[in-house]
Amino acid sequence: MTTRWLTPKEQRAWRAYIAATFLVEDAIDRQLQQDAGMPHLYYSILANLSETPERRLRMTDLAERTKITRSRLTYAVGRLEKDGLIRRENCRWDKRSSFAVLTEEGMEVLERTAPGHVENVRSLLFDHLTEEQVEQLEEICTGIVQRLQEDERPTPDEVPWRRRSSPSCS
Amino acid sequence: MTTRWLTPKEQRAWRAYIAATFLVEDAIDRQLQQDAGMPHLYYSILANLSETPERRLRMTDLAERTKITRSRLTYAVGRLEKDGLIRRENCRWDKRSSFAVLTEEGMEVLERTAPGHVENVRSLLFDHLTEEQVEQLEEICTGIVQRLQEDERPTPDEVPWRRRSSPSCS
DNA sequence: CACTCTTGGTTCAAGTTTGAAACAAACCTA
DNA sequence: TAGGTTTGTTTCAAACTTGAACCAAGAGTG
Repeated sequence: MTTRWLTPKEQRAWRAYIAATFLVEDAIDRQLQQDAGMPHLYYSILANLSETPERRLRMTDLAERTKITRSRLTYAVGRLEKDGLIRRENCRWDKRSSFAVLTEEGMEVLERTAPGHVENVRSLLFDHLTEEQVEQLEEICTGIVQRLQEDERPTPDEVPWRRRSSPSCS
Repeated sequence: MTTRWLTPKEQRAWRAYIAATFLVEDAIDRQLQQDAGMPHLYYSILANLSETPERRLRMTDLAERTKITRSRLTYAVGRLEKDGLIRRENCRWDKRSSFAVLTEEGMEVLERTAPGHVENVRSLLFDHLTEEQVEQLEEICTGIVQRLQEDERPTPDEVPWRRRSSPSCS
């Protein structure tokens, strides 16, 4: 099978995509490291917890939400726990599972730093996009995510997939 | 000044964006680690060199192209050199500068692994996007990149910005 | 020329990520 | 219920990234 190389148009898109994602992640990381003392991923972990009814999530669910490996999460939660922003609790029903729980202090850090973060996201992205572009971006990205998740999902039928909607900006 | 939170639409876009970029980078990294024994960034370094007339680039220029810090690049080139895929050469005119040069072996690795990589990029991204979406994606991303680069550029007037076009997929 | 500033690059320690391996607790299933 | 598989999580070493500090070589200036 002979390779289907990228068309020039696709190449431009791919390169721009790579450059943009690198630069954005970098800018986000730097700002959060400055103002919250943690990289974006760690902030997202706190944010995800905060959006949950009890501000707690099983490790696996948290990993699923943040799109990272469990091992990476273990480390991250370890650090956040050391910082006092998260507490671990183990599940009474399933003794394998453990929960990450957002502490009061963690919530405070989040509330204190969220405005700066949102402002940054705006100035990096949304302040320069038209309404249509925001929609386009969402559509493109959700498409990608869906396909990528399908691959690894238990395949056909499945538990009535429990999805919750969520506020705020991770 | 009261925070301008993200609208629900913007939030959805932001979350989808984060999820997509994480998942894509991950998938790309895994495939390249498998088939080329290196993460995406390292592959990009080789790719960038290969697109250059003499297959060589000053460290700083290479860092600029790949959007990473010089220190990160130093490390990466160190490893690629150890692997024999890159050779360093120093510049005769400016004794501070050094070049990274793609070796013959490096070129071979690139040629051997490029098809698989492109196929992967296609299946992750382009096979599922319409022509319009490819254009939209490019437009959105180049916009972001331009703004982010302007900030750090020497500002007003500037050397007649030497940009070269380039083939292939990094 | 001396002085200062900038530029190109590396170094180093501390922090993070990766991926495979290890464990233990649930879950089958004959 | 014993035996085997899956699931939830951690561990560990090796690899990678970060950012500040450093060093040397060019540039600009009086």
